Amino acid sequence: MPRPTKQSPERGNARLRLLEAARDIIRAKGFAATSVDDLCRAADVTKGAFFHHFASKDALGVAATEYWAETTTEFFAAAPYHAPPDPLARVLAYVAFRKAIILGEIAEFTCLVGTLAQEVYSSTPEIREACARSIFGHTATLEADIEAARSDRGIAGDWTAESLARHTQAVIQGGFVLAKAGNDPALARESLDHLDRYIRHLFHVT
Amino acid sequence: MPRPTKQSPERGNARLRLLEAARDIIRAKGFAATSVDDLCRAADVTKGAFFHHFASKDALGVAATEYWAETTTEFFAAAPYHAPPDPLARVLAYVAFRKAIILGEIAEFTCLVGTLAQEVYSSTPEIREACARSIFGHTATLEADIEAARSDRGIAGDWTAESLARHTQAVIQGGFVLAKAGNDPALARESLDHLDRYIRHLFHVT
DNA sequence: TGACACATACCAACCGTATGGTATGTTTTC
DNA sequence: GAAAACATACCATACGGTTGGTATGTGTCA
Repeated sequence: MPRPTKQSPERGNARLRLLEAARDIIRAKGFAATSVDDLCRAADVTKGAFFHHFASKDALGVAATEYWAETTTEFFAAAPYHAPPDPLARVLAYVAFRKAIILGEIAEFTCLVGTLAQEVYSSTPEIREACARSIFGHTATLEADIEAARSDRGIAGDWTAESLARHTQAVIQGGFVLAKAGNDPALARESLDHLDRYIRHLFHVT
Repeated sequence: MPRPTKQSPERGNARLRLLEAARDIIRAKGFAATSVDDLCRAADVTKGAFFHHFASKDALGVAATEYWAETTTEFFAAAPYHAPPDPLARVLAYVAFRKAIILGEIAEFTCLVGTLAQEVYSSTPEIREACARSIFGHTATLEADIEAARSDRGIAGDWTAESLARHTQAVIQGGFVLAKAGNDPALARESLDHLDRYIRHLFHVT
C-alpha cells in the first residue's frame, strides 16, 4: 500500500526498495553478513522505516524470499521458452534459457533462495520454508512439460517428471556454487550443457 | 604442533579442536553466523587460544577450509570405490559412494567448502580461493578415471573428462542445496541417481 | 462539506548486547 | 630460561531492535 505524496513522490516505496536492496545485497554478501543498516543505506530509508515494515531482520528475509518467488515466477512465465508447440522442445528451451541468462556479475545471475536456503536452513525455519516454496513452486511449472514430453513420446524409465524437474534445479544450483568457488560463470553454464545432453539422452533425441 | 601435558592431556589440541568445531558449526549455521565465541565454547578453549592460533576469524575460515581439504582427501583416498579394475566401474562406484554417505543430519553430510564458497565468495577472496582449491583438487582425482574410461571404450562426444568431473560436483552441491531447502536428504540422493543414469548414457552402458 | 478520529509511513536518536579483537599474565615443555 | 601454548580481563564498535515523535493520508458522520 504505497502512498506517494505530492511533495515527496519517493514516499510509499520504502518496503519495495528494502526488498530490492535485500535481493541484491544478500546475493552478494549472504544473509547474516548483511546488516539492517546495509539495507537501509542501500534503500535510502531509516531504521524506523525498516522496522515499520518488517517485524525483524528474519521477517525481512521471509518477505525478500517471497518477493523473489513472485518476481521470478513472472519472469519465467513471460520467458520465450514456452513458445515451441512440442513439450520436449519447451523443456530443452528452458535449459537453454537458463544457460543464456548466466551473464554479468555472479551476484546478478545467481539465486537468492539457493543462497538463503544454504545459509539459514537450520537456524531460521521460516526462511527455509519460504525458500522451499519458491524452488519447488518453480519445479512444479516444469513438471507438466516434462510429463507431456514423456507420455507423448512413450518414454519409459525409472524416473519421474517430478524428479527430473527437481534435478534441473539441483544442476542449476550446483553450477552456481561452482561458479562462485571458481569465480567463473562458465562453470555454471558448463553444467547446463551436461543437463541438456542428459535430457536428450533420456528422450532419445540429438 | 600439539603439545599434550602429562597433567592435562587435552593441552596442545586447541588448534585442532577449533578446526573441528568450525567444520561442524559452520556447516550448520554458516560462517558469518558462527561467532568466535561459539567456536571457543564448542572447542572448550578461550579466546586467547583462538587468536594465538589464528590471526583473525577469516584466517580460521581459510584454515578450516584447508583442514577440510586434507581430511576429505584422505577420506576419499581410502574409500572403496577405487577397487574395481575397470575405470568406468570406479567412476560409477564413486557416484554410488557419494550417494551412500548421504545419511543422518544434513549438517553432517553436506560440504563445508560448498557452504563457505556460496557465502563468502565476494567478501573474503582468500576463503573463496581455498574453497576452489578443495573442490577442484577433488575433481582432479576423478578426472583420471573418467578419461581412462573414455579412451578405453573409445567414447567420443563434445565433453571432456575435466568437465564431467566438475559436473559431478555441481550435481552433488546442488543436491545439497535442495536437501537443505526441502529439509530432506533424499533430494540429494535423487540427483545422484540422475547423475548415475547420465554417466551410463554417456558410456552406453546399462 | 468540513472536521474529527484514526491509520499509515516514515524519521532521528537512543539502548543493551554481542562481536571481533587486544593486552597482559600464567603455565608448560624443551 | 626461552618460547610456545594457553588463560583472563578488557576494549571499541557494530549490531538488532526500541522509542517517541511527525507528516500525510482516509473513513465517517453531523
